[in-house]
Amino acid sequence: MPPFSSDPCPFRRRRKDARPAELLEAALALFVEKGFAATRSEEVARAAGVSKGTLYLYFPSKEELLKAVIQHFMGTEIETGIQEAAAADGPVAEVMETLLVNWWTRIYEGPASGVFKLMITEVRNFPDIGEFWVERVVAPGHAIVSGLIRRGIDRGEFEVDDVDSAVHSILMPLILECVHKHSFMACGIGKEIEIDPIAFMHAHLKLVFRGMAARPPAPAPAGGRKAGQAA
Amino acid sequence: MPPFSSDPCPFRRRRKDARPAELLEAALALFVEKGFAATRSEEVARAAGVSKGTLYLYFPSKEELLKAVIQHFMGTEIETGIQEAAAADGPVAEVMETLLVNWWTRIYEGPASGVFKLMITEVRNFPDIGEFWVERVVAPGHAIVSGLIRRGIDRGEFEVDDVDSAVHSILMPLILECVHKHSFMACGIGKEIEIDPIAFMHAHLKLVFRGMAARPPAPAPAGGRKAGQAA
Amino acid sequence: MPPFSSDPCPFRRRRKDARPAELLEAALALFVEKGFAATRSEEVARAAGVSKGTLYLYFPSKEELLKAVIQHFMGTEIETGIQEAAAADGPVAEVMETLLVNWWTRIYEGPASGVFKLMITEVRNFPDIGEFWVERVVAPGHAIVSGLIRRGIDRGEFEVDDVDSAVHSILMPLILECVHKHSFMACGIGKEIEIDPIAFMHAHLKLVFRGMAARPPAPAPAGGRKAGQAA
Amino acid sequence: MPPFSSDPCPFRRRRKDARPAELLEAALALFVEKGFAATRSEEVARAAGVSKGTLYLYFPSKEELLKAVIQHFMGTEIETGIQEAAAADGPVAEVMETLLVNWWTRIYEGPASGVFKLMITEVRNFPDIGEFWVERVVAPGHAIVSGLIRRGIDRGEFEVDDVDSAVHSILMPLILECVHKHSFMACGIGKEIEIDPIAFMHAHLKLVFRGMAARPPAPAPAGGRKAGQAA
DNA sequence: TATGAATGAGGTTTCATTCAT
DNA sequence: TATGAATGAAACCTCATTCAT
Repeated sequence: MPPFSSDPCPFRRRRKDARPAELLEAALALFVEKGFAATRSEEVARAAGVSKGTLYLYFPSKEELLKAVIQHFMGTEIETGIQEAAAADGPVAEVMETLLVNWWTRIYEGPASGVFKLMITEVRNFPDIGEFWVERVVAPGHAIVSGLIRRGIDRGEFEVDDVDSAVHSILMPLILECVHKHSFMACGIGKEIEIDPIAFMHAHLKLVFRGMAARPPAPAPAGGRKAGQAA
Repeated sequence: MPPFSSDPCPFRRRRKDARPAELLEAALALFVEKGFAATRSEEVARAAGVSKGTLYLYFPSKEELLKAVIQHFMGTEIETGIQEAAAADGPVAEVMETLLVNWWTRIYEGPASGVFKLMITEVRNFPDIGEFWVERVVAPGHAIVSGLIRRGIDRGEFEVDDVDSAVHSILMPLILECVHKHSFMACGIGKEIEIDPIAFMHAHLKLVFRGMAARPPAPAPAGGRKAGQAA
Repeated sequence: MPPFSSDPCPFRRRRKDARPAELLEAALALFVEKGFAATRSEEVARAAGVSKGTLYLYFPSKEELLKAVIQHFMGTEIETGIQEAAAADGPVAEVMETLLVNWWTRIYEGPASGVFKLMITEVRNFPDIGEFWVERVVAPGHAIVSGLIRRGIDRGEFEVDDVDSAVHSILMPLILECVHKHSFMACGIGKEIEIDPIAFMHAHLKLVFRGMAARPPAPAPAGGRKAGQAA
Repeated sequence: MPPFSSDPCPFRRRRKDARPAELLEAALALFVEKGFAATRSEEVARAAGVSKGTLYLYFPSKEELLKAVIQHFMGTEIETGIQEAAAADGPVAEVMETLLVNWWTRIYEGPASGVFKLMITEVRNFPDIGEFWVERVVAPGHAIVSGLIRRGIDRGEFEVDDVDSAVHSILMPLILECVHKHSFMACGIGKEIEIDPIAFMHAHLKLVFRGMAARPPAPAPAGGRKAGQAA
């Protein structure tokens, strides 16, 4: 019992506290890069600057590490999205544009983008992490966007046949951009047809909003049928 | 060399000829389901109804099997798409609608849909198969659609700011549907927000074509309503 | 029962009769080159111009093939040596020189040289083939040479302390030359210190015979001690 | 990196340091006994008292283990021979006798004797280890002996037609004795004609030295007896 | 008699996990 | 708390042998 041993080694203490997060980051990066099965647990440990054994002090198995990774990097961005969506006001298309651009730029640039790929590659091997993901990320995200679309319809700004389909039309390219970032783009393949993800996001939203936009009330062309769109 | 036997064993010969395709099908299914690294080569063999050793009579290693799978299931659907696109005539939106619905339904329902997932999960481990994929599938597919869009612009049917972005807006949801089929949908997760892929395809194309449709020449800006939407 | 079917196919019949010998030759060459364990039975078959299955029509297993190889290539040269040794007459050193040069040249150049290496590499894995070898090759060979040395001693031509050691001094370099031919020399290693095997055989025998030669009866140099050699 | 532990685990450290040598010894014994291809890597591990996996902590593959074995057990005895040869003085036959007996007894009794057999059995499969062996063992050994013979010639003690051949006559039986120790002798075959290796070494050297010894200047060709032997 | 497709035991190698220090 | 040597189950792959043709 030495008098000053209440915090025997502040340096190591700080390391210790940071360890789980460091390991989770390293694990995310490697699982996204190589896939869960092809990543050796020692690689994760080394990437986090610790030894094999230390990993097992924090996570009881490689599979539990995967689940911890998913949970750790999952919900954060979605929640901020929900709050922003609720807080915003004004013309819905503008609100959505602002919201989606901010929100998705953060997602695309942060670790969450990797989780999209990880979920796709690993759900069938670990279905329970999928349940969690849908409940905590996919469903809320879908709800935010469909809520906004419905608000636009109510306000007469949008004309949309099938709101759920429209949500998919809006979000799926954004999701696939995230996946793309961690697959083809990460190994420099397909540069010929690659486009800047942020520029694409703007162009995509513009196109989709134009597709959802309410038409002017058909100024007066005799027969009352609206001019509609082609297909 | 027995002197008089041009076809020494027709039965075995027929099995031998069929084996590679059987193995490739089994391999595709398992690689898509579990990922390359998590699939044991004996599983592939058993799924094809042969023993471990037989697999190695036809493919020198598990990695070569993967490459053969990609090559085998890759380009076929794209080529039919190209021909149909060239042959079709009429209003571009209708042509595209017909083409994409037929083409993508075949892709979605056939083995090619799995290859999309497989490519995403494995490119970073086997970059050379990615090169091939982009060159033989992604680039031609992109070219078909951008060609049609440009034809629509030339004919005055479409107004599109950025053709390449529009191609992505059109195709990415279709691709992600394929991936989805083999990830979440395959393990019955996320049913709440799942939508019928064919119905979605129609709704998606309708929305996007509406977003690309040329506007009537603005009959006369009488009333102060703003015609378009913000972004 | 067609009238002329007693020998239905003279060509194949001839092939069939030659098969075992062809297989044994191919097997010897490969076993000597790579060792028994490292030689695949299909390699033997292919080298003999037949298929894997055919090998098993003539030899029930790879191990039996090895035993057959030993037996086939073993004793022949020894027997001719014995006959020549018995038939020869004249000064023993001359007889031995002639005998050994002829005999060993045939052995060195023929397949028997390989069997020396094969025995060395495989006895410990297949001791029973060793018994056979010693009884049929080593012991008779030793007996021929020791018989000749003893004849030389009896005739006053040789002075030899230990006949068995002298046999080893004579034969071991010849044996090792055979082994060398199939190890280092076969892969072109050690050319710097390599010597022509036939030239070496002559030089070696000359040196050894000089070492065994009877000394003249010490002409008369006062004190009866003979000048002798050092060691 | 724990801050204050320069030698974190002395016990394990000591085992780790000893492991490679233990594994190399076990590997040499087994490779010499059964041949490289017929030895299972697990056998090597078990013989060294560790598990299969541990072997691969120290050597990346079975083939690398073989190379390490060769390098580890190769050159040591040769170097002591060189030094002793340089240091010795006196009548060359005596010097050589002493040197060769001491030197070769150590070689015969030590692990180097096994390496002779190993080289013979494996050069053709791994030619690069042969280069090393010739350069580091065969050539220096040859040089020691030929140097001594030349010294004997210079001093008028020896008369030798072909020095290189004489080196072979001297060394080849010694080498073959080493090989013999690990082939026939090790499985108790051929006892009838087996001789004590040390006794043989003495007898062999005596015979060869007698064959190389300078003749007295032919005191006076008085009596008609012919002095030498034919060949 | 000859073939070569097929098998599966067995070999080499990897890697998640444990545990003594 | 941290290490890394050690383990052994399990993966990939080979090859002796069989057998339908």
